[in-house]
Amino acid sequence: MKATFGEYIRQLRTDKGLTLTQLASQLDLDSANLSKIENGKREFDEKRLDKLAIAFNLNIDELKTEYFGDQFAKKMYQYNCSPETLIVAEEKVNYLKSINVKQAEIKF
Amino acid sequence: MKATFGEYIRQLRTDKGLTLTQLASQLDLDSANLSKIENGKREFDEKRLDKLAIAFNLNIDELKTEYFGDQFAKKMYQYNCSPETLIVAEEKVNYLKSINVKQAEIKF
DNA sequence: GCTAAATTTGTCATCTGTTGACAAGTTAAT
DNA sequence: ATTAACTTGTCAACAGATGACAAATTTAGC
Repeated sequence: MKATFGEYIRQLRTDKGLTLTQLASQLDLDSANLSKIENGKREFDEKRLDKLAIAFNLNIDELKTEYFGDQFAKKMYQYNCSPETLIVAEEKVNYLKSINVKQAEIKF
Repeated sequence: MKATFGEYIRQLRTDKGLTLTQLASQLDLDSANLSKIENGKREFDEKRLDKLAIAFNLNIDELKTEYFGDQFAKKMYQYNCSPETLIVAEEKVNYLKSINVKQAEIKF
């Protein structure tokens, strides 16, 4: 749980003894692009998360955690964000949820 | 510190008694688009964070915290991510920093 | 209620970054 | 040396975001 998402995919793939071409076809990708993804030169599209989960029989929620955790970390690193950012994020998720609950309640 | 970023801007703007048009011009925006931003229908471009900081004499780091915290929260809400995501993000930022330190060390 | 200012909404051409695809290059194993 | 695996470069095509402007709606003062 410390690697980047690309390194994580590579780990999964090599552990299973798959080539780039083999995994790429399961993900509807060309192997050149999968290579770039594993090396952090392209993004893994979130629309392919479910295919990845199937390919390695992973829990989709854990995979999302890994994926979005990676995304957030990259941004924070890139923009030199303070650790406080994550606390604010947590508060704001809760705020969004509370807003939504309120709206749902109003609907009836 | 619980509102969305759009609501936050609106708060700042109305507290200072500015109209959309007045603030928009300071941010190089048209007032219609600023309205959409405040109402969460468009994104605030991170390239304008410094102008926003100047307009309201805000600390840029706190503003980034607010901004990126909001971004992360939206994503998490949208994709129904577990709270664990933020813990993973924190670990991964540290990982990225440690990698970079290593690279920096190697450079000499 | 009328008017004017402020705000919101709709639309669309354009800009911008991302993606897929393929070619060409490199590396590794035998 | 040959082959398979992987990496890198390039670029047209695509998709989503943005700026701009018009039109509609809301708000506040009178």
